[in-house]
Amino acid sequence: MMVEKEDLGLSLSLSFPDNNNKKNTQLNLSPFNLIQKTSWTDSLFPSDRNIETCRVETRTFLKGIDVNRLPAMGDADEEAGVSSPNSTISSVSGNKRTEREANNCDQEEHEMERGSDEEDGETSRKKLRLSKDQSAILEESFKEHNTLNPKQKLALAKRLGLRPRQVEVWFQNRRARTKLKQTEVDCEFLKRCCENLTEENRRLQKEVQELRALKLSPQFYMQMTPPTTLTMCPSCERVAGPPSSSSGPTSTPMGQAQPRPMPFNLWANALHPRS
DNA sequence: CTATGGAGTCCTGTTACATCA
DNA sequence: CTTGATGTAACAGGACTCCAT
Repeated sequence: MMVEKEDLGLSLSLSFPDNNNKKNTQLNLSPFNLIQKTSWTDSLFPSDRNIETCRVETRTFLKGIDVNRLPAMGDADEEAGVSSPNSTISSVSGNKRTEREANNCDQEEHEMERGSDEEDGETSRKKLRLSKDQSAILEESFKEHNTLNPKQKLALAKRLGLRPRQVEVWFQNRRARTKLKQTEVDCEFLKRCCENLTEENRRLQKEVQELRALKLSPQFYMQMTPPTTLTMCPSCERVAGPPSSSSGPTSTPMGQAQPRPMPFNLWANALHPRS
């Protein structure tokens, strides 16, 4: 039961998603790779087009072969379990409910087969608790690829003795859990970034204050050492080396309007030694 | 070539149930 | 035994793409 929890395969990454997923592009707004878009689709089906082709193949395939038949199960609603709940009869949302209720009956049958002692044939949904083995296999499969094409779904469902719909739901929920976990990680990371920046800002503000104070006291001005954090030359953005001891405060663009030269010049000149 | 509807899948949010402290 | 918290299977609904017509 805790299998998923222990290994969500999370990692913080700054790389942008490959965005092979043609849908829900808004999910990629995060700077982080929220859900690992693994390469299985890429390797198996290099383009979306091919994925779709595969789906079509599967549809055709399904018409001929009743792959969803569970061992010793009633098959009144087999077709419904093959794919999305929207798939039967029509995609009008009103039908989803009907079909899912049918699926529930299906599941109850299944549960009884699995040794469940629930016997009420009511419409209330009964939750199937996946066995450890089933969870482990699903998890393993998820590690390889976090989405399934119809063939994979069917194969997995067959292997696990579940309905394809259940496998589909499991993967959906698993992706949601992964994303949630990743969001938490991202949130934590951004929080730390924010804290660091706040601290940095505080330090810089303090430094600015110090510099202003020094600007007003000429006796300290000449002996001033450059602030340790201001190591970037404001004009060329190069990192400054050790400050040169004596240079005329004349070349900085920032000093032009100042009644007094800017302290920047003390080390900025080290970057632009005039010949 | 374009418009349209069906089919399939995904994501997000919610609900309902199972389990455990 | 009851109860609240937690995990998760299942569901609802909207969005999107592809494809056939």
